[in-house]
Amino acid sequence: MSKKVERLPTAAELKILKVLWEAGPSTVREIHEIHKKEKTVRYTTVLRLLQNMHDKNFVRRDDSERSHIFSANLTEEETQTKLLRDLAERVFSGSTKQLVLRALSTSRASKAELAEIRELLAESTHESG
Amino acid sequence: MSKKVERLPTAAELKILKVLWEAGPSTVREIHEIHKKEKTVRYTTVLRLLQNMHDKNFVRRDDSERSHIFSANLTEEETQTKLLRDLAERVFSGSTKQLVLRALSTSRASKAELAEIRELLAESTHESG
DNA sequence: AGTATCGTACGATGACTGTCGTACGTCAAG
DNA sequence: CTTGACGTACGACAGTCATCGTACGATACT
Repeated sequence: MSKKVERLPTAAELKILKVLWEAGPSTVREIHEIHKKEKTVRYTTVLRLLQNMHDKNFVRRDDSERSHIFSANLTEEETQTKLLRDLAERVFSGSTKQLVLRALSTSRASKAELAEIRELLAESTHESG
Repeated sequence: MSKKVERLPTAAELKILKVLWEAGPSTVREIHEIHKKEKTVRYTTVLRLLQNMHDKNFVRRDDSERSHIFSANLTEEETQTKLLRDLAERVFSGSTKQLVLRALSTSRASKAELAEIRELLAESTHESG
């Protein structure tokens, strides 16, 4: 019973993961320094979040030195995908298509952005056979 | 200070809302009957969720009869949009475009689905000035 | 009228989140 | 060696969620 359900990072955890994705393996102090610019929390709060994420296997830790080095155990893409699937499941009856349609219909995306999306879509249409 | 933060429906609340969106205004008993097919919970749990959602203004209630009639105060589209924006904010730095690209790049959407998306995208491109 | 059924209100509980503060060990500088 | 700065562990706590059970009023059946 080590992993019952597939857990997803919480809001606060995501903010920490973001730092790790950008900065790469870091000490708690380093993470805290960067994180502080976005939101003010105590050092031990960041530490706690990292400990929790370690329990959940979201981060790895290298404790060979006194100041442990934490690194993300999930890629950003992977995490985005998981969270998208979760949302699709919960709110779009599992349909990614519906999710995309809704996102497009309400997005204030620029023409350039839409073009970019259309382009990727064209490729995707040809590739996936 | 009635509404501090914009609240979003939780997972359990969404399941109830889904029933309301499909079935329209209903009594707790009716909602419970339908909801039961998906997940087994006690009648009072459904009632509790509806009471909480009423406090949060997610549902309206007509208590003119003994059995109160609940109805959704948010449309499904509205809710989908809000949750998408929330996810975009939390995980895609606010970029709906990035969200869509990610969703497309990992979706196992069929050709027909992709075509449909592309179509809507073409319209959208022309419409939005 | 008396009782069983249906309905709502609401307290209690356990899990999880996010946040701190304190305890306590280590390491370097005086 | 002593002490102060730094590091991790961890208990505490308040808020939210999801779930029940119990209390109690209203309705309907006999």
